[in-house]
Amino acid sequence: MKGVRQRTLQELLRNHGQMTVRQLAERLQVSEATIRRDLQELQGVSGFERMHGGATLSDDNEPPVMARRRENAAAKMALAMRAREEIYPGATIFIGSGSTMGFLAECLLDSHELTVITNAQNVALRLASAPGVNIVMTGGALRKGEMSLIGPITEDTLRQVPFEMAFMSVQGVSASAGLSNAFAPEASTDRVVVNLAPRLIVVAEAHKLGRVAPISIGPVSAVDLLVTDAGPHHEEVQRLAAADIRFVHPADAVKM
Amino acid sequence: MKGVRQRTLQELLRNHGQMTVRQLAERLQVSEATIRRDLQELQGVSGFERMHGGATLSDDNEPPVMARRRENAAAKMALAMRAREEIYPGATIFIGSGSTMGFLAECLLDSHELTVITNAQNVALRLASAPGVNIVMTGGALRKGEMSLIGPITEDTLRQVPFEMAFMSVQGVSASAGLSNAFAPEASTDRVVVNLAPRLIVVAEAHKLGRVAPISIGPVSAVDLLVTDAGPHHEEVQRLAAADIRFVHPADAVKM
DNA sequence: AAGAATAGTGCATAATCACGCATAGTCAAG
DNA sequence: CTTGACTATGCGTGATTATGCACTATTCTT
Repeated sequence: MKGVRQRTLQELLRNHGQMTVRQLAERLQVSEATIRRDLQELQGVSGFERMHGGATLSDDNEPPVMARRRENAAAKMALAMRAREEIYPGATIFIGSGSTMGFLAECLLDSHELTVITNAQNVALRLASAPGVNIVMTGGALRKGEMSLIGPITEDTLRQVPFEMAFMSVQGVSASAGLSNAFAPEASTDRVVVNLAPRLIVVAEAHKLGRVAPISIGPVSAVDLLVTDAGPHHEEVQRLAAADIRFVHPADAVKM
Repeated sequence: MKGVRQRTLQELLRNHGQMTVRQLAERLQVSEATIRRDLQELQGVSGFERMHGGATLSDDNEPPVMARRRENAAAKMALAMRAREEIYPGATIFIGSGSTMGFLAECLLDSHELTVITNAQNVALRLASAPGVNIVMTGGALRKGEMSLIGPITEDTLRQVPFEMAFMSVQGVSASAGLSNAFAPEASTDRVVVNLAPRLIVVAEAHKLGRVAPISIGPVSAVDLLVTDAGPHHEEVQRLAAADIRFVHPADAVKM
């Protein structure tokens, strides 16, 4: 059956990363010609690339944000699960861009009566299969690497849609320099979020504490909650003591 | 006992995940023709997908718009390629939602200096890997099945971002009833596009000509170009003769 | 540059499908 | 109970689809 075979083919490719036409034909018990036709039909659908001899997962056009998904996945998931605890049923929340926010979306798949406003494609896509979650996307220019929407349109939308709390991750959190990011247009949008959020929850892995990126997006005093996996003896954590800081312990990460 | 049989059929499918028409006919002691009729009646209501040879559980996590991508793929691609010819370098265009528009996005991957504004996730995602294409998404509420953004926010964004031409596909095109769609909130957004577009290009497969869906989204006079694969002798094409109509010939489809 | 491997394409075949028509139930009104 | 309309089902036929095979074109290797 064609459809089933094609789905299996995609799965095989995702698992093996790369397979020859011969291998696929053998594995799926059809002729090589059929495999070639399948590959032609599927090209462009699911991120693999055709090449002489077979097909391989295409990672060249994979947005960096998706690639970063794999780095430190356990730690990011632990942070996301800790962040999720701040969300109550019926809430309207903003979720920003970045791979950690993608994990947060993952955590929310079985939420009920939740409204999520986001400027991140990866977040929206993930939550699209969550029946209990309403999704509102901001408009804006697509920043391809991050799969996020930024710019004046994004900011206008944000001002139109009130939310109760905002989750975001940033490049740098420093007691002295505040929150910072690397890319100016995105930082502008982030600044709007920081200003609008009644409650701002920043998620940052330990290595981001103390770091300062080029563009400031707000003071640390704007942060209502900092979710981090840095231990209590981390020196920047101590400097940030003025803010209401909590952390997930490595033990929590292991549980995940 | 049609009802009983159809319920049993659904259960069989859920248990086996995938069955051929022959198997079902054997198991339920009816002719294959009956099974096919049953499957046709049940399609859409219960989460399976029809395919040549039988039926299989549909990936319930996959949005319908992605599933429809597989139906009639060649014809849709032919339409998309014909539509693409209307686009010139440097243009700013709107692309609506639907699987055919996804194919149009596919055609635009190697465009240069093109700005695309869209309310469709599948379009944005596809074009995200096109280096020469600027993408602006409208904001709005995510309609999950279509992966499209709709509602007042979408419409506000559209009014803010001028574009030179708009591509959209609709459920029905009728000389007497005009353009129509099935889902009211989406239709409202479509109406705004129809009104704002300096040049409106509607892409419609032959079976949509003459059809009338529940909600009207504009008169046929709003259409500047209708791209369709219906032959010149199709009776609705003749009725639509007042508009500036062109078609792709089957020959074009073969070339693809 | 030559040989080998791989790809694409046309064609034949078999499976499958859609559609019309005939038959057999089913139901309701008389 | 009978009649007539309607529905469900099966069967046959022409059309469509999927697939393998053979052959030619293309690409890789050395």
